[in-house]
Amino acid sequence: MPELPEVEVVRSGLAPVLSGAGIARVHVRDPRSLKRHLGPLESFIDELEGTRLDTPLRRGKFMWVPLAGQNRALVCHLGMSGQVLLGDDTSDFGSHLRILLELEEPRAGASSVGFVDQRIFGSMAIDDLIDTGDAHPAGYGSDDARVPTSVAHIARDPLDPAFDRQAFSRRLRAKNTEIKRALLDQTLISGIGNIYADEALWATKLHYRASTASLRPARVSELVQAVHSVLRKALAEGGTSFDQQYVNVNGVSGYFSHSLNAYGRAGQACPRCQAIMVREAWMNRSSHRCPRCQRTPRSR
DNA sequence: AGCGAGCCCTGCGCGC
DNA sequence: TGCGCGCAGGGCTCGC
Repeated sequence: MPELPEVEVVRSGLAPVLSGAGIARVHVRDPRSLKRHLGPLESFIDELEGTRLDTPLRRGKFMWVPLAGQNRALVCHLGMSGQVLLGDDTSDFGSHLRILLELEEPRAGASSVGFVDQRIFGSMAIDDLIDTGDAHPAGYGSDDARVPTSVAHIARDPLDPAFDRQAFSRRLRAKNTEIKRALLDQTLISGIGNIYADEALWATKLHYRASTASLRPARVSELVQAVHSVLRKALAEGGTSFDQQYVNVNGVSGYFSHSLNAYGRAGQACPRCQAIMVREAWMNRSSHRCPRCQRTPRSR
């Protein structure tokens, strides 16, 4: 479940279960899901077993759970197809279960937490926590001001109260690149992926190849506002799901796919001007836009 | 610094 | 019915 709203749906679902929970047993069914864990597989298991967890936090698409009383955290990225599900025994998690955490006692009706990931682009890891240095909470979920070293390079996301719109605008306009590339650059602004980039660009009537350097500050403000708005709305609707691949911790899909204006709408009428929308190959991915509202930039 | 390509993977739906 | 292909919401690294 990749982008910010979907990850936040997972984080907020896990919070009441994991905050204060003890980990009894850990089963790594596929070590490929630990590819970002530095150190042997055994250390992942040994550090977690018998440990108590604090409240989970999220920055952009990264989520982490501090280990109580330590400067270490369980870090989780869902990649393209990762899910974190609640259940009891392994049969509740299906064939793509990669890592199983058994809790010391059931919480919110669940005795286990499963990391499920079809494509294995996601991962879990244990990592050091370091101070952000800016005195703000490191992410969304608690006041903890420590961030995992592997997440420190990720920019704050637009829903973070400490997100600095002015600084973002400055950095964006100082870049000489295409706007969608910048929106997807997690070190510049985090949490945005292909869907919400296309949605925010549609809302702002910007072509994905528009040059960042040519954007006036007012346009950047509009874009940031659009990003913020689309992320909030998607979160309020439980995220975007096209199938059972993207669900909350209880396996339930969100509804935001019904509210998409651009993503996945090639061949359909633009909700604003009725022109037929197009899908174009770009950066080994695809971009969706309205050819009338989002005109091709003159020079590239 | 920016950018394209390639890699990490599995599984689905489509056209032939 | 079977096969190959393109496609999928992410992120990282490499070489130019």
